[in-house]
Amino acid sequence: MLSFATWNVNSLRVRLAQLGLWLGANAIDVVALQETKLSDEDFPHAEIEALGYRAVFSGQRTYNGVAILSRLPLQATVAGLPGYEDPQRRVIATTVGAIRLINVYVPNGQSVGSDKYAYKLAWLVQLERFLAQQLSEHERVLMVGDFNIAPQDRDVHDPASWQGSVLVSEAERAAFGRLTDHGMSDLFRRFEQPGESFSWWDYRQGAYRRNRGLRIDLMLASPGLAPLCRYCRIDREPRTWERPSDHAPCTAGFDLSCVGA
DNA sequence: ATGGTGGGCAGCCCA
Repeated sequence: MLSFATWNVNSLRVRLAQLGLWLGANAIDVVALQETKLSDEDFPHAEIEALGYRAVFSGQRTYNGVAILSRLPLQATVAGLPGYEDPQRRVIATTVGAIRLINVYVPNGQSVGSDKYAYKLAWLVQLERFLAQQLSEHERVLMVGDFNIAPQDRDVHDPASWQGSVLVSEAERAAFGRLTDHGMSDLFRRFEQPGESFSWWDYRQGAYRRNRGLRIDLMLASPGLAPLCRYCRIDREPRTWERPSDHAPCTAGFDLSCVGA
């Protein structure tokens, strides 16, 4: 079984110790991180190596930043969306054995109708283009990350109050639908899950304690990979720790014995 | 109640 995870750590520097604890306790082979908020010069190579992982990353100071940590060798790493100039570091893709992994930090969008919302929708068009290209080259594609979109109302603690808001708006869900139209399967929904399962809770007003969250951290697999998935779950435990990220990690395991990996 | 909390970097920006 090969285990993958995705986690928006909201500052890798602040969350490094928690990440180490969590990786060690959960036997994670590959983890995709978002919001590392570190320039590449400041990436904590030594600390990550000491945890037993190698890393590829595309970072910037203060905002955004993505990384992939792996116990296995990585090949053919690409940062960004080819053909789309974007100073914001939000995508890194690499090959781990038999799987093409795409790690994304989708723009938040701020509010419906804002400039950032327009950027989010334009960015998602470019992501779809990249996904289509990757699917044409790779049979087993795993796209994970912070999508900043709750796919369905059951991924929202109070759909009525969120109706039409950023993270759930029709245009965002339509853009997400154009990803799943390529056959990408939301792995979490392939399995029986507890009700009210979310992956992000605002820091404010005791949102976590009241489970007022959204499920926006997702793991999507191509038709050649999804049937090999044996579990997918959200681990809330790190969200209960002192000084947590506002996101919980999500993990999935794959049985790749049939592809000789 | 257009607030509230947290991260980063220097009085705000972003989530």
